[in-house]
Amino acid sequence: MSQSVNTLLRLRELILNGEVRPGERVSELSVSDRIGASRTPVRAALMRLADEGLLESLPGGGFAVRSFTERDIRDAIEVRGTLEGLTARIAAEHGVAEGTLADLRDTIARIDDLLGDDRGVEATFAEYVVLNEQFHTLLAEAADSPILAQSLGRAAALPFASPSGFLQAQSVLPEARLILTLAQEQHRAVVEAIANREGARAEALMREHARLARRNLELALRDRTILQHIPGGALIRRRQRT
Amino acid sequence: MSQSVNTLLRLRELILNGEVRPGERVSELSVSDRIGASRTPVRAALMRLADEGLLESLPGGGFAVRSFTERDIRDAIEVRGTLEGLTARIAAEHGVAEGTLADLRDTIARIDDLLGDDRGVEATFAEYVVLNEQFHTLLAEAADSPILAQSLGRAAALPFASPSGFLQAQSVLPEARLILTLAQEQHRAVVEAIANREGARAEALMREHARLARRNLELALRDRTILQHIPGGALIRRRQRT
DNA sequence: TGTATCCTTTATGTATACATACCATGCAGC
DNA sequence: GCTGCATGGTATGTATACATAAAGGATACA
Repeated sequence: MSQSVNTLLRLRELILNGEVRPGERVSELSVSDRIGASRTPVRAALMRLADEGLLESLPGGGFAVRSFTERDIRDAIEVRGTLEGLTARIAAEHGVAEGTLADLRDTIARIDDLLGDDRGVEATFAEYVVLNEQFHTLLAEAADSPILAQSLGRAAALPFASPSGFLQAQSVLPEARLILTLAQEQHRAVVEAIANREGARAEALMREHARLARRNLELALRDRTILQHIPGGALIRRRQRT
Repeated sequence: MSQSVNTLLRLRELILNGEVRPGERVSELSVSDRIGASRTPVRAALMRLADEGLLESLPGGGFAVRSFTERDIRDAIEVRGTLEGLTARIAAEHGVAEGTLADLRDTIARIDDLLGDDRGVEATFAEYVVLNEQFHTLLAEAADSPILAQSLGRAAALPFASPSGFLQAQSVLPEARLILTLAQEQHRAVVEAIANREGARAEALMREHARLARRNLELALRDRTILQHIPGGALIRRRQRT
């Protein structure tokens, strides 16, 4: 593995783990010392992470870990949901290969199996996160649009905008299973709308799906909890210490 | 001006001018020789342009000028229009300072003046492009959302997705004046919807505005014309040689 | 004691040297 | 004549040296 990629991955992990705090300056040299690469690949990684939105470039040069407000998080969901709505509509309008539809339906079916699993939601949750991520990835591929994939990829790169992030957040809610089932119904409806070439309906359903994610965030925020990055770019709810 | 910025601007211009053709490989050394900077700032510029979408990174390393299909262009309009719709909605929902509304209305009024100008559309077109760009910029600022601005900025960075690009394209259409007037009505309606805190209506109007841009593109494509980059990231229609 | 200035330190920006990998070309052998 | 291997050139990846600018601290003067 190249030093650039290695540095990128490790530095991203450090940020998401909170080992470098929001607002904190990230100098090339400090990363260079910590990771063990020279300044050149470190610089590449810093620029890349700034593009992703995890770092912000300072006026005088250099970078700092970006801090996000609740408003930012809400907006990130809106953006992602809106673009996923467009993705669904374009997929429906252009038509999707039968194989892709089969993959989507298969993913949904495997989630159904997981929901019926004896072990319960908590035990199977990690698998659910992977499968859900797969569903969203398949949907993005179904639209078969590099331009859209680029925009959506950037929007989803924000840690709290990813499905896995929100599913993690949902996992500890009492009504987790209900929410997962609701999401399943939405997934199913979107796929059928795409199969039936109903663009407007597919878009509306996908945006409704995003509204669910937003509602869950509202719950998490209202319940006196704090949001914290965890590895993989997800969020967890944790009761705030008094 | 730093070498990095200088290299970025000049290289972007070279690409938009078509002096390096789509698909052509852009090596660090060739740019370094051409611009006069060392490989380090050139590399930074290349990575940046790849993020923008003007270059694509090759599997074996290095970069090439990205080529866009008609489908890509259509999708870019959709993405931009969709995100601008979200921008309008968020601005309406959160409320906009009276000063910003005044700025928006003032921009519209100045465009009205231009439309009533004796010199005609052709002569005043350059000013119109600037003012229209300003309108869209003000709208993005009105939403006051860094996250949304980031996504929208990326989507609008694609040369043919910018309002100026499409206005250039519209300029040579027979019905240019009609289209400009229609856009004015849409601009006005969006601003009033935002002022009245009608989020859904603001979003719908903005998306309709994007539909106009798309329709103009369809006209350009159907009329056996080719699309070509010109400096400033715009498109021009030019009758295809037989 | 406070403020201003200068110096030192540390950061980034830049250039370049070096290593490595890939591709193309040429030569030799079959 | 074709194929395979070797060699060279050119590309990127990486490391590092050097320049410059900004920030912080210390010292001197008011």
